[in-house]
Amino acid sequence: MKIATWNVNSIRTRLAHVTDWLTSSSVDVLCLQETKVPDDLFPQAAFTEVGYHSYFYGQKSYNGVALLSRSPLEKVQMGFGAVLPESLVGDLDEQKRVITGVIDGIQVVNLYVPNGSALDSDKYVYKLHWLKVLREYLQTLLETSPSLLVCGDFNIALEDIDIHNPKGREKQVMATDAERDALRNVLELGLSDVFRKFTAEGGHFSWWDYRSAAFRRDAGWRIDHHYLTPELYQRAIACRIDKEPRKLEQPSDHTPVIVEF
DNA sequence: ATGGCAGTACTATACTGA
Repeated sequence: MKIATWNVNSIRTRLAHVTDWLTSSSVDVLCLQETKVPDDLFPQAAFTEVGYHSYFYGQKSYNGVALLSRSPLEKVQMGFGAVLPESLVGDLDEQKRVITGVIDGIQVVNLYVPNGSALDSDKYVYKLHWLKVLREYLQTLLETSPSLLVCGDFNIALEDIDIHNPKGREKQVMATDAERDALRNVLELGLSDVFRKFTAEGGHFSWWDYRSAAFRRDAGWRIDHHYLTPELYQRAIACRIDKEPRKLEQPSDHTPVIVEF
């Protein structure tokens, strides 16, 4: 069983990359972020053709998440509001960032965590608040689903070794102590970064800025993650980053991360 | 210190991303 996460930065622009990668990687589940498409325009037929079921939760222009699966998923739920009361969710589901479904008893949670923009922005406050609500959301899921796989674009590098150049990171979005603390607070529910089960050293990245020839210089960040509950963490036999799609023409700025059981 | 690149909505340039 292989489960992958990939921020594609527009599923319509990246459609051929994704269908090609599904065919060559043969993952069982692919979690997509930044689909940037309303549900009525999601390119479902292209995935049916290569043998995948699609579940999507999108909006015009921004955000958007989807699950692609070889076999049908059970209990697919969209947004925080499927699990949490409106008093906690507020207007957070206006941005489509959360979708979950169950495969072989594994509850897969696919997240597109807010970027946060600048440290003095409302978006940064929004990101920290969103992570607080995420904790409540996952805590609620854990009451009925002991096997949780939480993956996606977290827009947070948890350790300095996850950044090509961590100098000055305290004042950089995706690397501030407040963001790291907010994510660690979520992980205290009992979730562990499965990439670190297999790889201790730094220099492994999942995102490279389009600008400044960042990919050529390997000036990247590791911000796409798979966090697992203990029993799943034990069962994992590999976790790797596939840099190949980032080398293609007109690539996403992120590349897939795959966990295998 | 700043901007750089890319996608979307819209048709020139603004917004967003990270």
